[in-house]
Amino acid sequence: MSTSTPASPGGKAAWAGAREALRERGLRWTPQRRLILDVLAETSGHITGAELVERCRARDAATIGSTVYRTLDVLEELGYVRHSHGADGREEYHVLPLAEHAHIGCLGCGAAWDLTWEDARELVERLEARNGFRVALGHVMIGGYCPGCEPAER
Amino acid sequence: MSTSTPASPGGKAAWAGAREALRERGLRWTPQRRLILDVLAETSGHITGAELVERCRARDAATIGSTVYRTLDVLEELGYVRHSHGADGREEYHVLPLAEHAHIGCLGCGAAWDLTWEDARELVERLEARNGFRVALGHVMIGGYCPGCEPAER
DNA sequence: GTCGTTCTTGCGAGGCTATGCAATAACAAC
DNA sequence: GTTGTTATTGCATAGCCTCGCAAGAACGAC
Repeated sequence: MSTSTPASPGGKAAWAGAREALRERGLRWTPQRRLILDVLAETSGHITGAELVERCRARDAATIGSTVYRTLDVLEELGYVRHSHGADGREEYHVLPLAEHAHIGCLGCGAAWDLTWEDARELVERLEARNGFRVALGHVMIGGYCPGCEPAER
Repeated sequence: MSTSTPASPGGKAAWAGAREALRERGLRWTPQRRLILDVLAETSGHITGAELVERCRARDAATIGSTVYRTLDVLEELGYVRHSHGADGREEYHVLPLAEHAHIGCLGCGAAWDLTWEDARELVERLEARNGFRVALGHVMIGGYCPGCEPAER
């Protein structure tokens, strides 16, 4: 069933410990959570809450939206996903967050990519020094226009 | 770090031309738009869509939400407001945008303040130089924690 | 003032996300 | 296997925002 796509060093294996991670915290392993984890294990990069709900429903039509969102909250606490908001304000979850990063999104075409701590360092340090504000890079969103896109006429 | 922007030098006068601005574009001056403009004229800094709806309803209980949101879209096209998304993903409108600025929001207490072009210059220039990406400062959101707040336990 | 054009509104419906609550299922202990 | 505890689920509901559509209002022309 699994294709030969080792991709990240973690891969599906990284999810194997999820059940234990839940147990250790006195949380439970349920069929619903299993399904959600399965779907996430096959996802790399970003996924919105709505997308996840949809994919889960494709496998089990009885999937309940609120359960998915609540599970996502739990997984975030366990560090399996991290959420932020896209340029359109929608929830966006990062699967297997290897390195926390900010998001850059084109307001024209919707293209998105990442920004690392290194890229943002000057600004992050400035805010920390000036205001004592600790930036959470995963919650940084930078909107703008990529080379091919023009700002909307005004 | 103030939570809102002080009253602008423009004040109500800046809104006086709104009716003409609409006319010039073949758009119409309606009682609903007048109400919304009135409320906005008394607002400085930020306001969320929901807040605006609420304030309009306080003056005219018959206010319809979708009308407010649509008017906001029109006003944005005319340059009277500018929208972005708060740390929680909610819509947020900037009234009388004098200087475009980015938003910094505390994920703990919700406090928010502004970041100017000057503050972000290094990063903006880097993105422009490296990727040809033109940052829209009004669509930049920086989440993190202010001195009094701690990241959620994990 | 009347008329016609077309922009707006009101309204209903729907999508995404969050939350409260009672019923249920997981798990540990026996 | 049974039981008790309590985390979870399912469901209903609600809030915010968007969209389609038909009825209505604003504006310009006469």
